[in-house]
Amino acid sequence: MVKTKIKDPVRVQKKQKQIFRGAMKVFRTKGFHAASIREIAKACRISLGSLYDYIETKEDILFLVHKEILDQIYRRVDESLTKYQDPRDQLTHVLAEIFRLSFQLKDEILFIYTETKSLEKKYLYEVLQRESEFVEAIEAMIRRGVNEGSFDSSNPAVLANVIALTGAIIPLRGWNILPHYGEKEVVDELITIFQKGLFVHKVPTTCDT
Amino acid sequence: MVKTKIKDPVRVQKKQKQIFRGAMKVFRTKGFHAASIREIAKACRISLGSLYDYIETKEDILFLVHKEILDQIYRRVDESLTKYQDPRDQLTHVLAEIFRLSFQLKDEILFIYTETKSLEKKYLYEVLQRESEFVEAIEAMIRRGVNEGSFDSSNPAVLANVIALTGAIIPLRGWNILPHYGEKEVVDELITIFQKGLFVHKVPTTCDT
Amino acid sequence: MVKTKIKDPVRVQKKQKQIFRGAMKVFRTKGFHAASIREIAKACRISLGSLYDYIETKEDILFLVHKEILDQIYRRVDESLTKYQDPRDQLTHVLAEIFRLSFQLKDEILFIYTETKSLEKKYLYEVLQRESEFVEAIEAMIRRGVNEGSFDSSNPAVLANVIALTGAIIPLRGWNILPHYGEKEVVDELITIFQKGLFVHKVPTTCDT
Amino acid sequence: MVKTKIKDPVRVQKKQKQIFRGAMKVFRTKGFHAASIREIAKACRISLGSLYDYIETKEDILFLVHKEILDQIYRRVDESLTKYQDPRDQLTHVLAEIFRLSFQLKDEILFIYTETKSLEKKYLYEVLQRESEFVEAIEAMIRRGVNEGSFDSSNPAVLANVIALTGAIIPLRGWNILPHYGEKEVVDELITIFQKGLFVHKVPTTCDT
DNA sequence: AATGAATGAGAATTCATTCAT
DNA sequence: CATGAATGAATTCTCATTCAT
Repeated sequence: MVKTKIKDPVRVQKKQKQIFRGAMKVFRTKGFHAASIREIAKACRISLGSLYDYIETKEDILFLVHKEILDQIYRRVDESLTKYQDPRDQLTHVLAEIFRLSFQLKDEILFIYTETKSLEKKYLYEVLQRESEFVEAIEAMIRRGVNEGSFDSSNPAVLANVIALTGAIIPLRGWNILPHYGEKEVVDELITIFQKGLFVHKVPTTCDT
Repeated sequence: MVKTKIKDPVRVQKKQKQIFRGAMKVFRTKGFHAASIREIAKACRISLGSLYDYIETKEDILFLVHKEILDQIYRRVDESLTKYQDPRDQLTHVLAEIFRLSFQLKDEILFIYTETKSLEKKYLYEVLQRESEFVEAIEAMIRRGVNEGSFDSSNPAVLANVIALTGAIIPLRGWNILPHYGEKEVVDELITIFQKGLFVHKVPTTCDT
Repeated sequence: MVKTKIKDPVRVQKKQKQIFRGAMKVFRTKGFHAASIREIAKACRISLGSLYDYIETKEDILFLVHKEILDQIYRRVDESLTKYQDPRDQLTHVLAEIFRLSFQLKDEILFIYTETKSLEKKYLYEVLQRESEFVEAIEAMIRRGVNEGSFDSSNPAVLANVIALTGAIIPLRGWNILPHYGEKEVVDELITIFQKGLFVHKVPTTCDT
Repeated sequence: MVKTKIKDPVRVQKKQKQIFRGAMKVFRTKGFHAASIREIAKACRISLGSLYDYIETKEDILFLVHKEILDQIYRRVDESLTKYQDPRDQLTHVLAEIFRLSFQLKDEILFIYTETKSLEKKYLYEVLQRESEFVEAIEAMIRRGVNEGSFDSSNPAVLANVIALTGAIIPLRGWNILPHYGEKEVVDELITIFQKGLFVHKVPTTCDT
């Protein structure tokens, strides 16, 4: 996707990973705009000129970083999705994975949320496309649960977006949560909230008899 | 809070509002970093030199904008909070207000979420302090409902943060929602989600007898 | 000399003294270029607008300060010159006065030596003219001593310039002298140097007989 | 001493000389403050960006110029100092060298005297340190003459400072000398003044018998 | 393929001066 | 006469990008 001057694709992939790691190191503390290409090159341990053999624009780095982070997230959530069959189990474990990622990739997710706006159009489209597919997967999971009678949701698409958004709760609101509550406590609480909001209540059901 | 060279406080207040409006107009499309002071001054219809009579640094503008936006949000949510006594009514209307604001102040809230990181320390502290109080008010509302037996929540603080975060759902995920769903529909759905997650279910109670 | 908008000459004189004092306070630490008109106005306790009623340009202040400082110096040296008749006494006391001024007006003389270059032409001419007259007075004193047989100098004009320059030794080289030697010690040493360089040695004379 | 972004030290040295020459060309007429970096870059025939690869601050240029000028002066005076053994010869030739430099490096020395005050602390310290050593060398020369019975001085340190200061007589007072007297005439006169002030008079000695 | 020196457009900020009140 | 708000040209410095080696 990113145009390079170098032919060998293996070398390109290796270097792009190197660039991701170096860039992320700088972005973590300074954000995208405040980070200079010089700094990034130094953090990557690549010379300035060589860096430009693997990218064309500073924004290419921004895209590279986006891609790498989203890959990590989606890969792990996809694994959770395919691991369980029962909708309730599936939901519980997917939520758990999403919320744990909120803690583990705090800086990375924050970066995505604050810097996606700086992506130029062609990249933005691709990133949003992938994120869209991610949310659709969650939505599909909910719909399955509804169809099987396990879940109760009038608008799975909106709910899926709330869940995805809540996956950014630690990056975006950790300053107000982390001083008071631990990871396990928070993850459990978040899971409970969405379970309560989704699960069909069996008690009334039995009661009806 | 922002140091100015101008002595007349009335004039200062008037101009700062003018600066807020002009700056926001530019920030909306370019974000904070990409907006140049020259552009901002032009959008404010203030000369560059005069602008610097009312601020000391570009970051002062960032703070001014934060303050103005947060004022608007908090004022409206506070009104909702004091309008109703019954916890269920109160919750419903506060959520409604928060989620409607998500639509109405889409750009402003997005700005807050993406640019707060650029605030320098002294300003960041003040902004987070106010936001913290805002979330505490929501938390207190939940606790009252729990005490009165209307709500069921094991960790009102985390839940309050989820609610606050969801107030940014349109700014942050509108691209994935607005093409498919309208304001009323979304607001109702969001309210329902949190009601389900909070309200004590009376049916089981009567059933128990 | 400096053009003002104000008519009353008494008021003008009073204010210009005020301006000198305020300006000097700022110049002492920052020099002429680094001092802003705003700062100077504040130090003078005059409003910015009012300051500009008594001057036309920042350089007018520079000239005002020059004039005031040179007035002080020349007045005191002139007093010494007219106090004594005998060339040797006269020389001794004039030198004493010049070198004591080097200590007492350290900052002011330094200012003159470092900032005269910033004066615009019309003012520069006037300042150099006065300085020239001052040196001529010293030169005349030396010539009188030579004519009377007390002094021995082949080029009184150059010597007078050396003396005038040495009057700036503390401002210009105090950093290398003041940590080691006190005022009296230095003044006495300087007087001795120029006495030795000037006085006709009587011993050989009597010896010749 | 000046931090650069360029790695090749040979190139750095070459360019710094180039910067010195260009900067001095501008400083000569405008002084340090009034000279803009853009002007300096142009005079150096270096692009603005490239100039900043060799310096970090405008003040770095000030230091570079100081260093270069002082190097020239000290080198030449040191040569004179080591050339002669007899204190009287040594004094005469060192004075001659110093006073000739006063003519030849008129603008450079004037620059040093008027702009050293603008050096930031770390550089000021280094410059004064070197100047201090220079004066100490003169002082040591005087002391040797005193010990050998050739000179008569009660405070060689103060005298050394007067000599050093007189080395700036043309830069600082040339406007009052050059219109009337030529280089040779002035240098001879200055030498004579300090010889008379220092040399032990042999006539009285023999006379005493 | 890799290096790092060179470029100049553009950024934030300051400041002497004017002018309406 | 006095005040202080307004102006915009000019300043220092940064940085993405190119290019010769």
